[in-house]
Formats: sequence, structure tokens, C-alpha cells
Amino acid sequence: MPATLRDVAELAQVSVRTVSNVVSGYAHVSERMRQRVLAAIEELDYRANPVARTLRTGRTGMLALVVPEIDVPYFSELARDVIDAAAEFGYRVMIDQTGHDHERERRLLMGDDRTMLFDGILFSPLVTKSELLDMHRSEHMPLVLLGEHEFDGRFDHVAIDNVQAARDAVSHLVAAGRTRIAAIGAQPLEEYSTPLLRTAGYEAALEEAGLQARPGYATPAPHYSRTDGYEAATALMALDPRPDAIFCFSDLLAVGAMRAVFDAGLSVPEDVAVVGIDDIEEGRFARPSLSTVSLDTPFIAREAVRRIVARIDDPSVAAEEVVAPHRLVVRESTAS
Amino acid sequence: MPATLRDVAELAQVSVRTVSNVVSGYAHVSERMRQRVLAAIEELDYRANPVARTLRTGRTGMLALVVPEIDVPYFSELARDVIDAAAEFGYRVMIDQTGHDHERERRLLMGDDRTMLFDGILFSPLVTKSELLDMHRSEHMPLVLLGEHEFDGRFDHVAIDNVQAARDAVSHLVAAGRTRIAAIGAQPLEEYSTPLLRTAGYEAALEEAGLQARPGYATPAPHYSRTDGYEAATALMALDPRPDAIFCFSDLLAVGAMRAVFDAGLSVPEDVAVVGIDDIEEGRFARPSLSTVSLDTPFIAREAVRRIVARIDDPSVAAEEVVAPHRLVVRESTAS
DNA sequence: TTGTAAGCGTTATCAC
DNA sequence: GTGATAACGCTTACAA
Repeated sequence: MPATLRDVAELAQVSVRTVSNVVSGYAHVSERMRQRVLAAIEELDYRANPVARTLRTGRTGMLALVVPEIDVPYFSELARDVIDAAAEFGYRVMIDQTGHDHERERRLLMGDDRTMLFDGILFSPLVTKSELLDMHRSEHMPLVLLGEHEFDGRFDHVAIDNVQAARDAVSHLVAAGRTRIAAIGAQPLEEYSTPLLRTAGYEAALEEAGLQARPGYATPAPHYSRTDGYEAATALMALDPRPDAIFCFSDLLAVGAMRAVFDAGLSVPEDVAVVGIDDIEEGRFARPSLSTVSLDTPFIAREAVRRIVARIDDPSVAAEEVVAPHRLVVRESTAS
Repeated sequence: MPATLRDVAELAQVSVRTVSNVVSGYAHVSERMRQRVLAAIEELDYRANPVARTLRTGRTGMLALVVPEIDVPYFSELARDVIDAAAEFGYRVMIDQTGHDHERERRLLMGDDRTMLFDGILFSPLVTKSELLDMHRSEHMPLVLLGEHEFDGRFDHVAIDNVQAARDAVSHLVAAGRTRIAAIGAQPLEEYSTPLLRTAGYEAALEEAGLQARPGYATPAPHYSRTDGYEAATALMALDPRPDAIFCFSDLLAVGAMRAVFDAGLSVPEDVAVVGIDDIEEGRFARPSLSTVSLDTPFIAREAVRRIVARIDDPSVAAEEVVAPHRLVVRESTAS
């Protein structure tokens, strides 16, 4: 049975109030008292019960990080940075994965029975903007969106400029002399979401270069997985004319795509150049190493935590739209 | 302000006791009452406050998963399975990373001020056995060890047979005709830990094949990262005689090692065969695809959660030692 | 500066 | 079967 505040007070011959003051670092407590209390705490090996504290204060000191899949490298690398950033602000992180399940996302936003266990949600969503707006009850739970573009300023969010990032990647392929540039990751069904923005950037870059968007060149990829990339690229390799470059909406797709190109008896970058987005470590060690658009994940994580903490402290602060920097990283997979 | 049990009781004209009974699905509630309460809950959009419930029951419904680094693929794939398995048992998972910091591990096991936020710990440790034994106060917090061998039965743990797994990997290299077999991942400083067991398996397999353990062939790798693998393999490639095979203690090391072999102007598997342990998805898409010892992560996750839940329900249950199955998966990186 | 006591929202122990 | 009521361990007015 762990010791309670009361036990400490009894042993130290002081009131619980004084013990509480000492524990929470309250200023006005005499040195004599403080020492006596500290000694009692030490002797009883007392630790404050965070649950009781939470019930009283309404703060749990926990953030929820909600991602589609934690084992997708981009998300696990993001999670790592979020956990570190949260620690700096005195928060811990609970991770939930929605598994590409819109219903699970919905329940989380509506506030299921355990929502109150954390002070705020960092949410990397699948759902479209309009759905989000309708679903979330911002009154009840601070929310920061990750990697999602939002226009009406109702939510905090931190994301890269997805249109520009896609544009940079495709323009790089153009500059490398590629003319038949395909894309993997376009999601025709979603609105206002990352895939749509990246598709827009892809098309804008093509147009800018005076290249046509050929039929069948923009392919979908439901889960942004290696397997999705593999299958999409396999289909692309069978096209006539065959693409001489593939822009993948994520590095994971690109890893799968590269493997598909090899299995089709072709080579990267000679026959087909490949570029991704995310800059996961896997791409740096791949063969050939993967050109990509690097996102500043530590920055994204830090900003997201900073925003959520600000909103927890004052729910009425205006929503902020943080644009994280990105930059093109050229490696072997797009060498001319 | 969210509605409370009291609000519901007032609106439904019943006692809080009755409302609580309805909410927690208590049997003896008349249908009339139940309907009235349900209507009031619906109207007020009531959700039970999990913190208050926790204070009363002592259960938070949360498990902590502690790993060195969440963005190491093996751990993120494990985390995914743990989260899923925990959900089946009605638990959620908080993830903490120790960042290879023994001090952070120690604090966690000693029970820092927020330990009471979860009902049990699933711990994938760095520290040695003896340290663990001294540090953890099992009376206070149910604990299940992952991936660590333990002999004295004081802790639940689930792990593969590390000696045998390493033996299988090395024997496979021997069967493929390799005679100069190096290893990456040996950690001379740790006792009773995974690296030591895998080193033992490596040496046993060599001896069995009548091969000598050459000086400099067993190299350390502090973090089991791609970079560690790269550096170790680079050093190995400069050795005379040069190894014709490398057994890596993790797939991530193997990925780095393969890249180092290429950068040394050699090829896998022709000049150097490479085999890892873990069977992360990255290895299946690598070029060449990586031979490995596949661990049944869903099994490990499920067993670990099953054990921790059993221990939460009854702290006095005897510790169990679960051995998870493993199997050799031969791919391109060790083709003869 | 320190003590007393009233909650925070549940669950559980009593009675009825 | 249902209603009061006392905890759970803490923070914080309010007193002293």
C-alpha cells in the first residue's frame, strides 16, 4: 500500500496542507517545516498519486497522439519527436492508431469514454476537413492537427506546404530531364486532404513544364504502404508509354515502387527516376538511396506540442496555422 | 462543463447509485429505471469520467510500453501489435522511450511520480538482469519483460530462444557454404542480455561447423541502428581475410551492413551474404531482400498483454516464461 | 505561515 | 431493487 499525503502529514506532525505545499513547491513554507516534511516523504517513500491530483485539478499531464499506423516510419519518427518534445513541456504521450478506420477517428473526436484521460489531442487525420469541423467539439478537448491543411482557421494545425512540396519534387524530375512523370498516392475520394494538395502540386509542376498529364499516370494508393507502392509501380511499368519517373506521395510508397521497378527488370534511376516525400531514414540506406522532400519532423513535433500546451493553458487562444519548412534532398534515385 | 453522474441522477429522478449501476451494466436494475436513466444520459450527453473512476477503483485501464526507441522498426511494429492486443483486453497503451538511457529506465522501474497512471508496464529493457532484479518493486507495479531472457523466474517475460535463433541464422550461412562468418551486434559489456545470448548462439554454430571464431569478426554495435551496421560492416570489409558472410543481430543492422558492402564495391550475396533477425518489413523490400529470423510479433504482443492483464487481476500469480516461436526466412541476401 | 475542511466524480457499503 | 453516504488522495478556499 503506497503512502498517502495523510501518512506523511502524520509522521511529520504537520497538516496535509503543509505537506501538499512542500510537494508542489509552494513558496511560503518555513525551512524547518520543509525539512521535516521532506524527511517524512523520504522515509515513507511517498509519491503523489497523479490520479487524485488530476481529479482535483482537471489536468492529466498526458497528450494523445493519434496516427493511422504507428509502424509507418514517418509516424514512428514523428512519434519519437513528439514524445521528446512533450517531455520538455512536462507531458507524456499516449499513442493511438486508427488503422485507417474512419469510424475510430470519429469516436476519438466525438470523445469516447476515455477521452478525458488526456489534456489534448495531436491528431494526424485521414478524414476530410468538413467532417472534422462537424465532429470535433473543441470546447471539450484541445486539438492540434498534424499534416493536414485547413483553411478556415478553426483549428490549430502544423503542416508543410503540401502543394509546394509536391511541386518541388516534380520540378526536380523535370530538371533531371524526365518527361513522362507518373504519380503514386493520389486519393480521388478524399477532399481537402494531403493527397489532394500533393496532386495539385504535381499537376501544377507538370503544367509549368509544359508537360501533359497522361491518362493512368496518377495512381491511387489506399494506405501509403510499401505494398501499395509496389503494386502501383508494377501497373505503371506496364503502361505504354512507360513513365520515366515516378513521384511518390510518401517515401514508403517510393521504397515499394523502386522494388517494383527492379522486379520489372528495369533500373532506378536509369530507366525510371523515383522521388518521395518524408525523408525517412530507410530511404537514406536504400539502394539506390532515395531522393525526397525532407520534412522537419522535430520542428513539426515541437510546434504541435507548443500549440497544444498553449491551448490547454488557455482554451480561448486564437488558432494558429504553422507552416513547417521542407527542402528537396537529391540522392541516387534521381541522378541524371 | 461535462455532465456528471449527479446531473443524470437529478434529471432522471433517481439516485446516483442507480445511474452508476446502469452505466456499469449492473444486473439488478429494473427496466423502467434503466430506460429513464438511459434517456437522461442521452439528453445530457453524459460520459463517465475515467479519472474519478480510476481514483475509486485503482485501475486506469492503461498500460505503459517502454522501449529504447519507438522509431526503430522492430519496436514500432511491436508497438502496433501491442496496441491492438491491449485494445482487445480493454486497455490503452502509453508509449515511453528510454533513448538508450539507463538512468531513465531506472527511474521508470523505481516508479517515478507518474507511474501510478498505468496498471502495468511492458518493458523492453536495456539493462542487465541483476540491475533489474534490484530495481523493480514488483509489489507496486505489474511488469512483463519483452525480449529479455531471465532465468530465476521472478518476472514474467516473453522472448524468443535467442541462442537458438542466432544458431539457426549462422547455421544457414554455413549451409550456404560460407566459412568466414562475422557478426555485428555483440555487446561485451552487458550480462545476461539479448546480445550475449545471440553471441553464444553464433559461437555455438561456428563450433558445430568446425569453424574458427576469427579475431575482429565479432563486432559491437551500441544502438542496433542502420548507422551502427554500416560502420561495423565497413570495418569488417577492410579485414584480412575478408568475411564472406555477416550475421547481424537485428535487421536494421543488416540494412546498414548491406549498404556498407555495396559502398565498398562488393555485392550481396555474391561476395558477402547477410542475414538479420526480426523480419521487419523493410527487409522484405530491400535490395537484395534480406534473409532473416522471423519473430512472431503478434504472438509476442498478445502473450505479453495476456500476462500483464493476468497479473493486474491477480498480482500473486506465478511468473511465466513464454518462449515465442521463430523461424528462418531465406531471401536474396543469402542466396547461394 | 499553517490547519481545517470542502469538494473533484466515481464506486461500494450499508440500510431499507 | 434502490437510496443515502462514505471513501479514493489530492488541492485549495477559508480560517486561525
